[in-house]
Amino acid sequence: MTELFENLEPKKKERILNAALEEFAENGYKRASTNKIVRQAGIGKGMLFYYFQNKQELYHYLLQYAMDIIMEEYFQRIDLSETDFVERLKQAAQVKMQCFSRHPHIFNFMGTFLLASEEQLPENLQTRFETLQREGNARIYDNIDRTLFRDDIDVEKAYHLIQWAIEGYQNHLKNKLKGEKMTSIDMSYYWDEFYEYLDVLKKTFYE
Amino acid sequence: MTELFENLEPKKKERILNAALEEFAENGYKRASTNKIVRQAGIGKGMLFYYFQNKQELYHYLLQYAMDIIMEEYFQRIDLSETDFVERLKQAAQVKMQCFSRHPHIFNFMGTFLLASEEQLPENLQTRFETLQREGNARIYDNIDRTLFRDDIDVEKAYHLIQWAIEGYQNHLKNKLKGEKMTSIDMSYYWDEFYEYLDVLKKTFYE
DNA sequence: TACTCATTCGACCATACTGGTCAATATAAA
DNA sequence: TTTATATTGACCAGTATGGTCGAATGAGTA
Repeated sequence: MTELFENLEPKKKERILNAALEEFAENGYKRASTNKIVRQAGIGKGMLFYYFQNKQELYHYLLQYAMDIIMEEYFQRIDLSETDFVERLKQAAQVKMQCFSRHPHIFNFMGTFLLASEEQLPENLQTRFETLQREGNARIYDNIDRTLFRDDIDVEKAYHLIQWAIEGYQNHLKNKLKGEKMTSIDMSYYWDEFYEYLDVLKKTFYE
Repeated sequence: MTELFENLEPKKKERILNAALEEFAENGYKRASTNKIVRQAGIGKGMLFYYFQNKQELYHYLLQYAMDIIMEEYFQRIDLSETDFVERLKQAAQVKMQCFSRHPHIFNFMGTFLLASEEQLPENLQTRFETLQREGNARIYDNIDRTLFRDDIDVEKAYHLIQWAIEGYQNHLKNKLKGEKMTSIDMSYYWDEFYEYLDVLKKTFYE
C-alpha cells in the first residue's frame, strides 16, 4: 500500500508526514484525529486512506520513519571516539539539536509514544524499537574513560547524575522557550550557558 | 453552590474528589469527561451538576483544593531551619512523599495543569497560584548556607544542577515503578539508593 | 477523439461521546 | 400527610470519530 505514498512528490509527502507526526505527538494514537491531519496537510480525506489502509497503518509507518531518522541522524552521529563522558554528551546534544532542526516533530512524536505505550506493536516494530534503545544506550556509555572521574565516587552513579542534570537543563530550556518561534531565538547564548553548566559538572565529578 | 458538596459525608466527598482529580489529571480540562467522573465516583450524573454549576466550577474547585493541600501538607512542612541545600531537598522529598501517599492524585493533577495551561484562570485563583509558586521557591532556596559549596563553582548553577539531578532520579523511579501497585513496593530500598545519590552530590558539590 | 486508469475530493455514514437538563422519584423531617 | 431535600438516569442537541464511495479530474495512449 505505502509505495503510493513513497512515490509522492517530496513536498506533499513531507506535508502529510509533518501533519501526522504533529497530531500523533500531541494526542497519542487513539485520540489523534485523521480529520485534523488531512486538514493540516491540505489534502482530501480520501487520499489518506488511499495511501494507508487505516489509521493504524499510518501510525506504524510513522513509527518506522521516526526510528529510522533517530537512528541515522542522531545515534549514528554520536562520536564514539570521544571518551570523555561530559564531552560525549555535549556532542550528542549538538547532534540532537541538528536532528531536531531538520525534523522538528520527530522527538515529540517519539516522546508521546514512549510515555503512553498505548497499543501493542507488531513484532518487527517491537524488535526495531528494542534495537534502537540498545544502540542509544551504547552510544552514550560505550568506550568512556572511567579514569577521568574522581575515585571517591561510584562512576555509575556519576553517569546518572550527570545525565539527569543535563536532561534537566534541556527541559528547563524547553519550558522557557515554549511558545517562541525557534527561528527567532539566538541559540548561541543558550549553548554558552549550557557549556558553563558542563564545565561545572566536569569540575565537580572529575578529579 | 459548593456548600452542598462541602457538607457531604466525607467518604462520598472523597470518592468524587478522587474520581475528578484523576480524570482531569489524565486528560486535562477540556478532554476530561464528566460522564467518566460520575461513573468512577459511583453517583448519578445529576448529582455532579447539583453540587457544581458546571464543569468549569468543578475544575476551579479542584484547583483551589489541590493548591491548599500542596501549600499546607507539602510546602509548609519543609524545614527552613535546615540550611544544608542537599539536606533541605532530602527533607522536602520525604515530606512530598508523605503528601503523595495521602493524596495520590494531587501531583498528577497539578502537573497536567502546569503542562497544559489550557484556560485562563479567574483572578483569585491566578494570584493564589502565583503565591504558591513563590512559596515553593522560597522553601527551597531561602536560608541556605552557601559556604558549604566549593568556592570554585557558581553556587546558583550548583543549585540547579543538584535540583535537576534529584528530579531526574525521581522521574527515573516513577518510570521504573509505573504500573506497580504502590502498596506492594518496599520503598526503603529506593530511599537508601536515593540517599546514596545525595551523598555523591554532597561529595562533589561541597568542599 | 475516445478510452483507460491512476488520482483526488469531500459529502456521507453509523457510531460514539459530549456537557448539561429535568421530570420522576426516593428519603427524611415536620 | 405534607414539605423539603437528595438522587437518579433517560434524554437533548451538538460535535467528532474512522472510514467509504461515487463522482470528477487529469494524464497517457491508441
